[in-house]
Amino acid sequence: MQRAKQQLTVLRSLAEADGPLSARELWSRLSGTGVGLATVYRALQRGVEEGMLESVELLGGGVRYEPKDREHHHYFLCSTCDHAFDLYGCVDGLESLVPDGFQLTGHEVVLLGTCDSCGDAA
Amino acid sequence: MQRAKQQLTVLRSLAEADGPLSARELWSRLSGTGVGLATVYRALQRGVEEGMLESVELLGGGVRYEPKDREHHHYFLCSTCDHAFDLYGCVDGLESLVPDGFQLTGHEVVLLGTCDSCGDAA
DNA sequence: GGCGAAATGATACTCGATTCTCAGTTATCT
DNA sequence: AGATAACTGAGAATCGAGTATCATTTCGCC
Repeated sequence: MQRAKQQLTVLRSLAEADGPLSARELWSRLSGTGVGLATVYRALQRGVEEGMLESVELLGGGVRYEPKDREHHHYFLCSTCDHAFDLYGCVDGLESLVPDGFQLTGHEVVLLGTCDSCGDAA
Repeated sequence: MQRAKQQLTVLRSLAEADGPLSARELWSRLSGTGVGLATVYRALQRGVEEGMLESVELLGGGVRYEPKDREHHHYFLCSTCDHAFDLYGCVDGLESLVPDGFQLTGHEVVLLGTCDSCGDAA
């Protein structure tokens, strides 16, 4: 098995995903390649430092990562498989919810439910 | 100090809060009353079991709790003090974001920024 | 091929959140 | 008051996520 190219493997795997992945999730997708968990964490950390990755926090704790070149979007979180899917599009009317004196700097919208494959299986 | 009424103390404190509180946050508000952290956890757990409390997960991990009798609402999470504030009102157009084959069962909207008091202090 | 620097895998370790344990306390019922 | 069961506080134990360590391997360059 080759080494010293594992960071690329990690980044490539993330680029092919349909949503942000956690370190563990990514690691399990790489099982069989011999990549260690520590390497996954290191690659993610470096990716963020170098500006090519972005860390995302959704509900339920745990940080997920995705390529930074994606436009503004939100997520669909499957309550069965716990996978997060990218959703393109956004919503309006958020500003009206903000109380006086509060500074709004960002927002996160997470839709919850069952994804395609988990719904089929049920 | 009286005991055997600590669960009430916990529930009352939660009812007076302006947003969902984490176990720690709640505990620190009760410092001085002699309530132990384990008791806070127990009271929260019982509250959820008995249907009077609801657990809420926002960004950044950590579960928070609030009385279940509140109407549908969302949150403003202050990035400085990490406190979550209830926001009444909701947004539209969420359904249009859901991909085919996905079942939507709920949603969570979190506004990020700086709250009143943290903004003043800056 | 030989070398020093960077990368890697396995695993020990740290840290925070939550749960468990247990002895002492308080409530309830008589 | 007495017996018993529920409740409580303090701290130990557990659990998972993420980080640090270290010997080994690979890279880039000569």
